Amino acid sequence: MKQQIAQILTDVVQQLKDQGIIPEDLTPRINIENTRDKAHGDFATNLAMMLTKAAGMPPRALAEKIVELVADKPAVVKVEIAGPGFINFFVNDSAKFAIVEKVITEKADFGCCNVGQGKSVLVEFVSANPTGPLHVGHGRGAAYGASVANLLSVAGFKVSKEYYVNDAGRQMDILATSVWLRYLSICGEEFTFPSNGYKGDYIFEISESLKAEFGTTLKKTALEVFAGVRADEGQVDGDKEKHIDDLIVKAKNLLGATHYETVFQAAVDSILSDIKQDLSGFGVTFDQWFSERALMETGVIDAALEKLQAADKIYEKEGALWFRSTDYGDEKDRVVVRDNGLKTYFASDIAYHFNKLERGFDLLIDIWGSDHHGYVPRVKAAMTAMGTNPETLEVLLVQFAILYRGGEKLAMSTRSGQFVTLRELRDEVGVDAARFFYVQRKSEQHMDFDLDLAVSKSNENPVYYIQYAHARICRVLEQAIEKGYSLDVQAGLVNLEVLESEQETHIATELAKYPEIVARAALSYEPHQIAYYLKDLAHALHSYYNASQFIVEEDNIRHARLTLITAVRQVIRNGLAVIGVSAPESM
RNA sequence: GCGCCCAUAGCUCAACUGGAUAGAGCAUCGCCCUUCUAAGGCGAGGGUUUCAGGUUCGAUUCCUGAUGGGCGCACCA
Repeated sequence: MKQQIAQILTDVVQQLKDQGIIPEDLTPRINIENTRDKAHGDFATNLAMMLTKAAGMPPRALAEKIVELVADKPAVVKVEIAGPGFINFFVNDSAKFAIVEKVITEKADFGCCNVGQGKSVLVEFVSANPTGPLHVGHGRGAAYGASVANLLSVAGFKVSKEYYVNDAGRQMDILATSVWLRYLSICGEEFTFPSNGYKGDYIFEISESLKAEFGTTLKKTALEVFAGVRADEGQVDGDKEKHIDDLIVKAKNLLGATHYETVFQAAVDSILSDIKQDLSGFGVTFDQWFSERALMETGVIDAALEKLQAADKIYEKEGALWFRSTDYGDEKDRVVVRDNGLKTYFASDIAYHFNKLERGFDLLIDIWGSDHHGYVPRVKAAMTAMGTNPETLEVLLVQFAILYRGGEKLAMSTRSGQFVTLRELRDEVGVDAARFFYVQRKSEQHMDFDLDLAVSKSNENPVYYIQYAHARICRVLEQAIEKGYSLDVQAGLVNLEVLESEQETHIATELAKYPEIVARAALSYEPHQIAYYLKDLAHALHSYYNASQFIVEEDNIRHARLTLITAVRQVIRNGLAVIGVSAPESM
């Protein structure tokens, strides 16, 4: 319907050009909005106001001119000018209800569109370091990323979802060393655990299984481990960073390469498989788990650096290699190879994005925590230097969820082992409520997550409101059958003209909005729009439910009403699927 | 100190990307179950959109500045 009006207006614009009222080279954007107030008709355009300058006419006068030129269309019953120069379109009911047939025919495909034009896109998200279980902060990125991926897929993109596994680097050494030290204490050694080590209970579990599998073959005495190690924080001249670095060296030397690798791999495998299970329990899956170690081993980093070198964007200073990111607007140049010969994290990130490009994606989406925002310019700089349009990379930032419990803000730190895990959240709140809660907010919006509220008042969570609407419809349809009626959507579709109540036309209008909401939400990466839409649709349904009886004697009315709510059920299902929430048949 | 993000009803958040009288939920106060699930519906109250300027037919939205909050400013990952 909206497209029809757009077509009418496009024709009008052409006529205005032909009549010399507006310049030939002007191509105004035809803007048609769904009216908020039904006194304003069904659709409205601000075209007259937008062209007022180009035409040199006051908006209302121009609006009158436009209305004269609007071709007669059976679907449009009335066109009028209102307010400062809006043109309001009133659509007849049978045109409004046409959407029902579309929903019924297209089923799960209703709402799909092709704004993505089949372009391939890689969505990388979560990518938490495998140094511990996921916490609720990661949950937001997971819920958001998964929904964005669904949205893009529905909007006609070819989507691939990826998790980048940072299984290399110092943090991983700290992890492996932490595991080993806990293993030593299980073996009976006594010492003070480093303040910079990982202290969570999950470390013990990994150590326990090491002990179970390898007995004491990995054991060394605390005396030899701590001999010559620089003091920890809290001791005289202590430094927690130096302390842990020395312990890492000791672990590698005392264990030898093979045994160290055993501990390291046990730690990574255990944590990563835990993360995978956790995410899958949260309804979040990936097509690839991309290992940073694999990246290093296959020489991609060197290839990427060579590419930058060839573009003359690398130089040497003070023994290190620098990337000229300031050429592309970054604040300062960035080191890619340190003076000790080690490549920086940034170097592997350049390589990772280089690799993504090599895989031939049309669009790369990275979803990061907002604390990494300062990192965006340098990665984009690297993309540009490698000869890619920086807009090929879209970085979406997700703000942290600030957790409250008992009115207290919860401090979270992976290192200290004090955090609310995603798993706890799932257990307490449930997957549906948690997913909905996360995705309900715009991603860049700061978000308060009150655990007490989410748990104690879980029945008032809006997700249940929507699911309830779905379950209600299912129940009504069951009842109809129990009463001996048939569910005949064809009979319903031919009788749609009997629908005339305010609630019924309102529902038809809401249904018609869904495809454009999907398209807009996808292009702006905003799944929260789906959540809000579903709340509106559910409200329309509940309101209808209270106002009308669906299972009535008259066949044509009954068929029409049951068909209408069947369409609502379909759209609720489609929308909930996008945001990863289930659509229960009963509650 | 510099940079990015945010600020909307008592609370948590929307606002079709510059449009008409800024909307929902929670909380508060009325009403509606002999009817397909009351996890529901109908209605009321609640706002100088943090503040001060600017751009224009028109600003919550864009620009400048101020205030308050979050985050970032490594040869760490």
